[in-house]
Amino acid sequence: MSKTLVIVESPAKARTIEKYLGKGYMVESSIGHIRDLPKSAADIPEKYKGLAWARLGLDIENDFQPLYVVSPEKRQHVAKLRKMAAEADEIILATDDDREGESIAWHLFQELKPKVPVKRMVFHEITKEAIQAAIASPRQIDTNLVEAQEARRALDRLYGYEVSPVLWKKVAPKLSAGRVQSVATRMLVERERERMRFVSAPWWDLLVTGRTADATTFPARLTDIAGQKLALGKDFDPLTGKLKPDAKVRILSEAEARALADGLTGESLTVTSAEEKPFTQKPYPPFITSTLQQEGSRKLGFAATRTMRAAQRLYEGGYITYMRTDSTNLSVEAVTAARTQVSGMYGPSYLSPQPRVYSKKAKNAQEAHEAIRPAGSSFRTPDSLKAELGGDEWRLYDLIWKRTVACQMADARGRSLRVRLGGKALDSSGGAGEEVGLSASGRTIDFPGFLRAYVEGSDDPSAALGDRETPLPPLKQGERVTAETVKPEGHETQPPARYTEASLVQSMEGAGIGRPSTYASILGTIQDRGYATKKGQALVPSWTAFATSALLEHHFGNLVDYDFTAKMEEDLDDIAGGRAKRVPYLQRFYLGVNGEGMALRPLIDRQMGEIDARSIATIGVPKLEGSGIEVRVGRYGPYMQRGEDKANLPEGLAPDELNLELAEEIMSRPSGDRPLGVDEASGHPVVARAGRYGPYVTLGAENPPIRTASLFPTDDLDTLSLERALKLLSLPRLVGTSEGEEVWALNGKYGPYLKRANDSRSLTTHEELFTVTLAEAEALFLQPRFGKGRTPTPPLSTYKYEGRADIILKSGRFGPYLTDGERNATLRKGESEDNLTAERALKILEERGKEPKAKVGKPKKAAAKTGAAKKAPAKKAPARKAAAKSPAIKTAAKKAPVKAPAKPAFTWAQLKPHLGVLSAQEQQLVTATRDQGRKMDDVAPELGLDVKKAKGMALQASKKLNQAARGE
DNA sequence: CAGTGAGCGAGCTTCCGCTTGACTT
Repeated sequence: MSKTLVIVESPAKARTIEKYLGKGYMVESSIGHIRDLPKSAADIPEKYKGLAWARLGLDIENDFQPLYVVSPEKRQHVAKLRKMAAEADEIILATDDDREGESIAWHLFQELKPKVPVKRMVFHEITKEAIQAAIASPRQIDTNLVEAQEARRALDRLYGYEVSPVLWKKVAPKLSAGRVQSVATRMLVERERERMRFVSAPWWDLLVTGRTADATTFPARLTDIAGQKLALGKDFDPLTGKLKPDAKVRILSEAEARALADGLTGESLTVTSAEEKPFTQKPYPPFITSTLQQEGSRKLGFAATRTMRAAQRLYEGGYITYMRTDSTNLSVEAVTAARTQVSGMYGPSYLSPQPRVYSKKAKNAQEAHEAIRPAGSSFRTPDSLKAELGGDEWRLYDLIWKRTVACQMADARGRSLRVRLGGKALDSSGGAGEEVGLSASGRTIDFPGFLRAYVEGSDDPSAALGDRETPLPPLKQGERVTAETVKPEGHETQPPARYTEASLVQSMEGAGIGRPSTYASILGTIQDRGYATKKGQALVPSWTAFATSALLEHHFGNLVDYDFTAKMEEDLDDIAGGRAKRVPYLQRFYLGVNGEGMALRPLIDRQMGEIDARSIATIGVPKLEGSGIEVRVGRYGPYMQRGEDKANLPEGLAPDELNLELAEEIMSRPSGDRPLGVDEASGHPVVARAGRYGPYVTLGAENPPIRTASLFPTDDLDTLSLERALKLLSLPRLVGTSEGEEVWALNGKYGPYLKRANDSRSLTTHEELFTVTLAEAEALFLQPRFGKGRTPTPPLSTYKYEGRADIILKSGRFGPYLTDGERNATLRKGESEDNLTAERALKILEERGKEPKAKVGKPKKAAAKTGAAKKAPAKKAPARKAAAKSPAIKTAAKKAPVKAPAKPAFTWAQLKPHLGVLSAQEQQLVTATRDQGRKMDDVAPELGLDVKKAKGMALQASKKLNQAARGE
């Protein structure tokens, strides 16, 4: 019997359609994309390693030829598919009917290299009819569509992998930029900027309780005084808190409001107009991914990932249709099922007369699937599933069921009533005062229709239905009522609300950026990179997000334009339609053609010189303007600076919460210093502080202090006494004079040491700083520099050659490396001493060997210090690649705050016995992270530490531990 | 983000879209 292999994208889908296809068909899934551009160096095949373009995975000079690799986690699965393909007589590629689906089909074709006929088939609904129809009308792979996908993929790679490094150099390492995330981040930042500029304004109005002749009461609100409209929130300028210039309105002060309220209480009002209008309301369209996430958030309080996780389980269990979709379309099967259920459960009068069709496309929708709905040709009611579904899943299913059913229900019908009233308030002397106008509105629902099943944003439709009604007595024009009570109410204008996950997804969808499958992960990326944190439901952008966004807006404005993706989609449509080609499109984007197009690469090259990292790191805060206080993001987090004064911004402070008053207060805070007392000898204060390089003490109130001293590893910042502090501050100690030079004992970066002229020797313990005698010191200086058994880095292996210098394998800070004295090369994964031969060592060194960095070109202080001690390189580094790369490496190397110990790393078991050398806090930190394996982000707050500080402290601690373990 | 001497070589970070396990506690 002949066998046909059908490949779809999702395993759950494979299971379902296998049932519909029956014998003769094997159905398997690709589990999404099977190949992609290499993500990092580890993914690059040996053959391409070292090529300049391999990092991008796109051979720029060769028509942007992509380098595709099977992702490591997919290798096994692809092997399985290949095996199945070999056993089949025919293959049908039934991936989704959109750009990505077409591409997956093409990649499958490329990778499986089938020797049997291959067809392409598509279906948009997983129903028996749809699948059989699809089988009956196969087609071929649409290569134009595949080209469009490749263009999309290449553009995203070029954008992400070329712009991110700009951020590493100019803002902070490990940041990222991308077509979607950078625009989403910009949205957050712009909203926060509005909030930061926002100036609130107070305004008052009156809430009147009217009473009719038959004693029914209703609420009404003051709208105008003496024929002039009363100012409302919308009449104020959010930037100044003052009335907008064109607003011809009257502002009521609190005093006026109170006086007016007194004058109006008990007075008679006349109904000047009463208007009743019927209204109808249509049900909302069925769920798509974005609206499901929004309602999951609003009604269930789920984060986007939680909604998607529950939806995934429902889908896999066969309870709902596919959950990553941008189409509101329902299959005939679904419409029938919904209508049957409406008639049965609510009665025929609740059914919409005609089946409703929702076809409005979301921007850039690809519509490869149905809307999200209960699965099958008859929906299972939520009640019937209570026993078999988990909590989250059931609640989400209930939501999906209601929304789907509601969309085939009748419109809600009702009447809205708008009433205007007029009257006169008495003035303070009891005479006739100003004329006032009021208005009241009501809403009555005559027939709830779909609202019976589903009210948007509410968890309980029947309760919410009540909220939607605001009854008003049937008032007639000319009727007189009494202002029974009059209450002055004060209001303040409110800044625009922050985005939530749900509203950001909504805005992203509106701008056409991101796809149903990526909304949740983009939210994750923005938070993982530190661009935003969640505060309740709100997404609060970080100061880093401000710096990043400012850089992109000022220097790469077109890339973060809200229309960038929309324009890209148009171009991709042209490619898909055969009206344009991928290569010229990418050339315009990346290289520029005749001065046209984005020309990203030349733009980056230009901007790298233009962008001033310091000014990018400085964030404009409108409310601090003129104060001299600047906010900056530094390597250790955000801080404020005014002249020499600096202060960290507290973690968790939202940008819009920083005002002048708070800024001044933070600047004047003692920043957690602990005064220990006064040095009686000098009269100067002694303060214990926690610094970047660990705990230390200072003498003197000046900035900088008269003297500073690090605590010893055995000292604890919290219990340090004044006496001990003074002892520490007594360092460095003059030990004596030897060979005509002074011998000093100092506590340095690498621990305690002795210094005589230009020579130095390490001491074994810190306490020796106080006890070492001149004789002991002289004995030490007689020994060679690094003491016995501490010869620097003995060679692990030596490889000998004829006619060339030996190559030796050494163990270094970054692991084993090869060197011949001229060039060095670090070993990579899979290369080790065991499998190295002389031949291979030579090859590695020739391919990757680099001349050690010269310190000459180094900027500023480092160069001055080392002076001419290091030999200058004869020539500039050779390859163009190396030249382009070196500035980055230099910056990174210069910035690396901590030098790791040279010796091979100890295991935790070896380090643990030395915990005693750490302070109590360091011990807690290290034990929690290394012993209990907990995350720094969780542990730091518990210890009352800033995460970044804690990381610094952990590094310091680990240095001390290693030092102790080595017996130093 | 204080201030201090040595040895001693980087390589990686990053994008957007498709899709699920595989691990452990």
